[in-house]
Amino acid sequence: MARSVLSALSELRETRLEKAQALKELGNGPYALRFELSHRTANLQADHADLAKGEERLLTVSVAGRVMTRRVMGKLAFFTLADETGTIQLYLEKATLDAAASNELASGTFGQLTTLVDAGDWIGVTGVLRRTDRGELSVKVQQWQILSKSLQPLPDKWHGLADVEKRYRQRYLDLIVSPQSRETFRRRALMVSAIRRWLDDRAFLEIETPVLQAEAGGAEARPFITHHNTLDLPLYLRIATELHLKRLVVGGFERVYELGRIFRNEGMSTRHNPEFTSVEVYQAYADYIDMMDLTEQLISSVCTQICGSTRITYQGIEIDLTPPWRRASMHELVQEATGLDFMDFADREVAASAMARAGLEVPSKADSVGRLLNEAFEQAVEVSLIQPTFVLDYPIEISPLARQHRSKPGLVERFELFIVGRETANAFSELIDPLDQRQRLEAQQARRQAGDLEAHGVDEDFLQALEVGMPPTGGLGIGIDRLVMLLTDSPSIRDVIAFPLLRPELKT
RNA sequence: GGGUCGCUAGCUCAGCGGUAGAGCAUUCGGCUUUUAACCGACUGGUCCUGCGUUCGAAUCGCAGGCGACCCA
Repeated sequence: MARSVLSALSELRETRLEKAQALKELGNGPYALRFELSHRTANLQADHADLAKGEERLLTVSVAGRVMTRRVMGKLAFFTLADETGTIQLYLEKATLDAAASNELASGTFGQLTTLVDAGDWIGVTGVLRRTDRGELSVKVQQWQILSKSLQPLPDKWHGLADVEKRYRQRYLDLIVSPQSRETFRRRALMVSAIRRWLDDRAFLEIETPVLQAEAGGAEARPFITHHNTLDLPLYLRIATELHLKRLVVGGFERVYELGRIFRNEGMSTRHNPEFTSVEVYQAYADYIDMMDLTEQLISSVCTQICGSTRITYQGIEIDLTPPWRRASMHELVQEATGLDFMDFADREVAASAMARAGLEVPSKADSVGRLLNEAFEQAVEVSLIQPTFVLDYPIEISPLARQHRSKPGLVERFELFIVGRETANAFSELIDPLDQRQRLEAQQARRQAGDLEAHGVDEDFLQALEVGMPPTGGLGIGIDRLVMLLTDSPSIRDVIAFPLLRPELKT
């Protein structure tokens, strides 16, 4: 192939392939099996902060990582080596390396290092510690070996990856050059672990329930459809874990939870990804008041573990997650914001004209007072709930799995938790009366047949489980991604999902 | 689904109707205290795609693609 028709990228790749071949011919590369390391860079930086400028410490260390930057000047070179914990400078002297290379088969010469090792390559080095005259803690390298050769260039070392699309499509590049992105996913992992530990410590058992289901229930959402070949059966990806976790409560597990992936075939936005992570928790003998207490304790505990405090900043706004959080009914909040008292409205038409007079939109699909109340809430209240707020007592029409309120007709014992105007958790005193549950699901089924694609269907096996007998139970679901956004100060859900769904790129 | 903005070298960007540019990275040369190393030389392009307007289009128009944000 003529050199002139090579693109810059393939030319660079060709060059690196030649270097890889050269390293291979030297007998130790370019893809090593393993490397015995003695330290990680963050530990070295912390443990030797006292080493003075120009001083050496005769401690032999072996570290490994990715070469991030190279500064070569004749017979001396400085590389920056990055491992998962941080970075350390390599102090590379020609005389030292060449002397070691003549004695040790495994080590390369200075010339090989500077001509064959590029930014992006993984190397392992052994040497002693030295703080340079300019004050940078360094490994004065005696031996080095290639661990893995990179054939692709790293993103700009100063500007990093500014192209948002590329950050999502090639997350590995984003992670290499963006410490903030690494920190977000580190925190996410710690949060998931902290949530599991908190629940495990309180005797909740995590039991896995099916992702593939013949009937997708437990939430109002459209499911993804797939197909099982052997059974020749259409199957749905779960839209919630609710109905199976409740079956486990029926089976006698008094405290169960599942933290896992949920799939909803819906639009995408900064707050929605088609697959996301939730944790659902069920506690026998408890009601929604108990679940409010549990939610406060769980989230504030995780926040303290991750952020060191229950007072945090999200996108420049101070958020105080110190319990207790405000608890107010949906009716109260709507009245506060609009002056409308939905308790006064005898039927839909009265409510609709009152809403219209108050300047609110009246969608025709909201066909009852309760649905209009929910509309008014979404239009006038939701975005203003910045500090954590439990919104209590939802209309029965939009809550087919929640128990009827102990004292307020037409409402259920349900709350949603709002933080920064976003729904972050949802909980009920669970509906355990099988006859009531059947009526509610049949009403949903009727809506579905009338064309509401998000309405529930009737899950006969679930109803049969309730007939066997379920104890009074409090249930809770928390959206993990939104909680991670909050505790990592991330504006978009795509910032907290390592590989968010994107439309595939057209390959030409 | 609607609106706004973006897409130019591997990366970050400029150019906005008249020969396609810079910095970094790459390649070559120099350099034993650099850390966005420096100095010198070079290389590198489907200007997202297509159609149109024009003597001439990266630039203007239309359609499409992908993405971001806002709204529903």
